[in-house]
Amino acid sequence: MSKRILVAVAWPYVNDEPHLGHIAGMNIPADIFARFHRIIGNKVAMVSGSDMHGTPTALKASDEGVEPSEIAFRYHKIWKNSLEKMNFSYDLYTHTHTENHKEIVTKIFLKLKEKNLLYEHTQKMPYSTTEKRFLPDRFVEGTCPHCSYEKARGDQCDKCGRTLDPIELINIKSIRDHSTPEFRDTTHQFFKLSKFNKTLEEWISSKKSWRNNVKNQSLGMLKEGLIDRAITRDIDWGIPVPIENGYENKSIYVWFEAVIGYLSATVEWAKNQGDEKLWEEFWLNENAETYYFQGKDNIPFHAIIWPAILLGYEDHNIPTDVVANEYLNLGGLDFSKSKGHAIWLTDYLSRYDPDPLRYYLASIMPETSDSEFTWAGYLSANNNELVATLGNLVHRILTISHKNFDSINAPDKLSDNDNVILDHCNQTLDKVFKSLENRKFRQGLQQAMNLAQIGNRYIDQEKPWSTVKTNKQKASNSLWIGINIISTLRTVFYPFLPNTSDLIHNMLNFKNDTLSDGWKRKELPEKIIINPPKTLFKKLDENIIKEENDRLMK
RNA sequence: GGCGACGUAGCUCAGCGGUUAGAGCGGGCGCUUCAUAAGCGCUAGGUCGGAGGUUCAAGUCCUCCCGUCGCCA
Repeated sequence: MSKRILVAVAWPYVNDEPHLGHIAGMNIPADIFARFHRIIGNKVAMVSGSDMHGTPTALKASDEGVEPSEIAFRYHKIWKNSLEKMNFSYDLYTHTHTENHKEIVTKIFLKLKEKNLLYEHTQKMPYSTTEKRFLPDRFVEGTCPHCSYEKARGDQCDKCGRTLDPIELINIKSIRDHSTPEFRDTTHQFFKLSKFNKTLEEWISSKKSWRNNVKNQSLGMLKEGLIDRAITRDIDWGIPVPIENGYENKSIYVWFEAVIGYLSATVEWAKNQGDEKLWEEFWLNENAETYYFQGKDNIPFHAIIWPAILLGYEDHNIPTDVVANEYLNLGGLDFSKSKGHAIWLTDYLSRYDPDPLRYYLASIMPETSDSEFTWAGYLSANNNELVATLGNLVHRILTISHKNFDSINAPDKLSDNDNVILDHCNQTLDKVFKSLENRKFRQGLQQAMNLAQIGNRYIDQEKPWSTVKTNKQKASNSLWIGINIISTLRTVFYPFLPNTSDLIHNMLNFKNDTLSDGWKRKELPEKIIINPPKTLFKKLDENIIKEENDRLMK
């Protein structure tokens, strides 16, 4: 039975380019998951987009003296482009500055208001008399009351790490013109998060398969008790507040609005498909499953706030799972020097291929703890695992086949050893299936790679390059089994390395594509004509480690 | 400061109450030569961050401490 699977990927702030940390934590696992569900026959909607209205975007615009929209669209384009080049299979990658998103946010806001889940509350906020506007937390700085650090921001002190309220800052200044703001009353809409405490607690407690980090952090917060939060703020870059009086210069706070993007993007996608109701299959059909991929900093938004909004909005599916990864750090460098440096995706793609990165990042995915990207590790994964184990297995089998046979024909009978190998193929399909279904990506990848090792061992035992001289039939049979292995590798690697799977598919002269063959050991044609084999991966020179590290240090 | 995750072989990580703590990579030894000098086999003596405790039995549970990261006040 075909299921509906929503793959929801966190919405990046568009104040900078995507770097490896971003994609290792959210895009890579989400894409593997989406491709996996498509190939096993489920209907998938994988959606995300750029969070255009974030404070960092407004801040960067202010730094550069341009409109926030200019920054937002500039980086949105870069993000969209890079994600495509990595072959992430988004059904839609949109952004939050669309009319569609605005409509849906407005609708939800009004519904919550109507249900009495919003209320008005007045608080004191810093107001710039020179600019005649309220200043967001990050637009002010002053001396930290705890550690006396002089450049503490309105929301947090970078020195001692404490979060702050702007009113606590000593000698507060606007970072825009260094004027001293005064504190004025401002009125905002608050969301009654606290009302959902019990429901959320029961819901999350019932989740058996959620990762520890997500479950425990959320339950911890719920135990402490949720606090109602303002969902409007004094900033004009954002979605207007649909209230008549007093909210003209305010916007809906991004934390409330951006998560609604999951729903609005699905609606937009449905419209693009020419089937306006299509989104309902994912959001209103209670058998649909919805999975959210993001970094560990985003857990409360996906496990608590978004579900609360959905519960308030009624009838829409709340997350089946919130898959939060830890962080990918940049390793292999002097820590103090590497701080603040990053490997940008566009830069990576200007020199290297997507699949090796997809492979390496999946193999070190920060599933349970922070992990480290090193260029040495990247090179090693590429040369020792992709080139030597997987690529070489495919290449050696196809080369022997192509050189010695016009076609490889299905054997009349199989040896015991052959059957053992075919059984390994089936088992690998099962194992990887279970791993990916349970969002254990590293494990799934290892299991897939293990089949390549089994293949190499088999070929070593069978020695078809030698038996072809004495017993051509036996050599052909061994190669036929070998092609079964390759064909299975094509399938199990498809979620991880889609390009590679396509290459293998074509070299084997198969019809259609890997995806349409589905998640099973393919019934091979009676006669397989092998195309001249090409190498799947490029071996990289050791020098790139130094080159890339030097580049990072610039 | 509170909450949460993590701290296991040189490196990257599995294991999370029960025989002599595992894998991949690197290193060492041997075999092979079809293949992008690729493959295969064998090999690695790590007080499982530290200190207590529970238990017949603890990386595996509890307490405290240290370190890293995240969230919140």
